Amino acid sequence: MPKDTFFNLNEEKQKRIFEAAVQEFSTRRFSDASINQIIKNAGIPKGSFYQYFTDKQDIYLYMAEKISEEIHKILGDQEAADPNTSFFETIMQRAEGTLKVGSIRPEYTKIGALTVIDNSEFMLQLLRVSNHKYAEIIERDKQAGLIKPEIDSEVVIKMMYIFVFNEYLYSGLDKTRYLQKVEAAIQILKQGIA
Amino acid sequence: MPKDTFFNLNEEKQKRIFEAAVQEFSTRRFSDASINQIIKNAGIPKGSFYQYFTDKQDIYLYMAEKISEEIHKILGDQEAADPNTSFFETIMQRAEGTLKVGSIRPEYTKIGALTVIDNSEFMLQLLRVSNHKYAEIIERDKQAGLIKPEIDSEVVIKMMYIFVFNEYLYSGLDKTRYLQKVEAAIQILKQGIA
DNA sequence: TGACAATATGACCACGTGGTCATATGATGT
DNA sequence: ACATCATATGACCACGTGGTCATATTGTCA
Repeated sequence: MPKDTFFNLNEEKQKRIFEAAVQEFSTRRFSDASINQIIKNAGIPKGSFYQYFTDKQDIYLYMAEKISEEIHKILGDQEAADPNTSFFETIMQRAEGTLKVGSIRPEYTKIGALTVIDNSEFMLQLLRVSNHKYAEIIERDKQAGLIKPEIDSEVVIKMMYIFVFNEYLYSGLDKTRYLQKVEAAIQILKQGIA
Repeated sequence: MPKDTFFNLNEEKQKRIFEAAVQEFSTRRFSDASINQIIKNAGIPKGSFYQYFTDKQDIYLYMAEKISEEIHKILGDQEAADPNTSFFETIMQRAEGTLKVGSIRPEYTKIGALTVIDNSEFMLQLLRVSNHKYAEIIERDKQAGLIKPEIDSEVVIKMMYIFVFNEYLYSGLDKTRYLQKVEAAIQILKQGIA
């Protein structure tokens, strides 16, 4: 959590700092990102940064939180948590959501992709939280008879999750390609390749 | 390619430097690895390093080449290129090979895993080469009717390749778990989960 | 022995990092 | 007008990085 001094700043300055963080964390993965770069982008002195945040994790988490809020606004009803959405649908919705967010704020999806790629302890922890949600969905699908009960959900999530984000990095701006690849991956997961 | 001065060194010193590189590159991914650390491990002065190698890539490629030779020796007949080995068998063999190599020289497999995780341009290039081999195998399997012809091989490789190495990092020393997970992944690929 | 080339060496450079701290500035209440 | 307190600021620190270079050491051949 940023310190009080940060929240006492006027909106404009808070925004500037937030954007500077987005700029940096969407370019380099967390462990490579540089505070010096952030303050340069934001146009604030070094000392001020530490007046506002305790360290790199602090500003990262703040940024992530704000982004998360914004994404929920962008996606709105589209992701309205229908408790009956299957794993496959969830993944597909997620990919479409990624594209939608990406068309408005491409940096946000880049941040997501870099998170998956990074393998620092801090990032792994964040990933575990989100993986947990998918595990629940898969379990529910097993109950519903949509997914074979003997399937190892951990494996499925890893194969899919890593893929979806990695592919986004490679596909870049080519949206059609991206959706095609994700769809192909889902099809493979569903039916197998043999 | 290392310079002549390196190959003029006596075996013992060459070995020491090689081991120092292994030690470093098995601990940190390429972009994070430090030349300073390597020379410290090897017990050679900074100047000497640049007398032997042009830069970090130079020593990395040299090390990779030597490791590759050694692995071929370790695996020997086990990987005797039977041109009829299917994609699934290849992956499984590969996983078993990884374990075998890992039990003798765990550092080598760690280097492999870190390579996959790194996403620097240099590393991506190396990956492309190895991916190409898998693509060929899949195409052959399609011809043989083992794999559905409409499958996007690129997607399959990505899902599998990333998974196999990533899982190795997580499973750590637990060999049984590793083989189980890989087998589960193959099963999923084969039959699908729906 | 002397001369010359190959090699060894570590001090040094410029740069970048995360983080600290003494001081300057500005706002607020008396 | 004054004192107090929150905030702003950038010089500075210790450390790490990749890379260079003048000098010292060694080996080789005449």
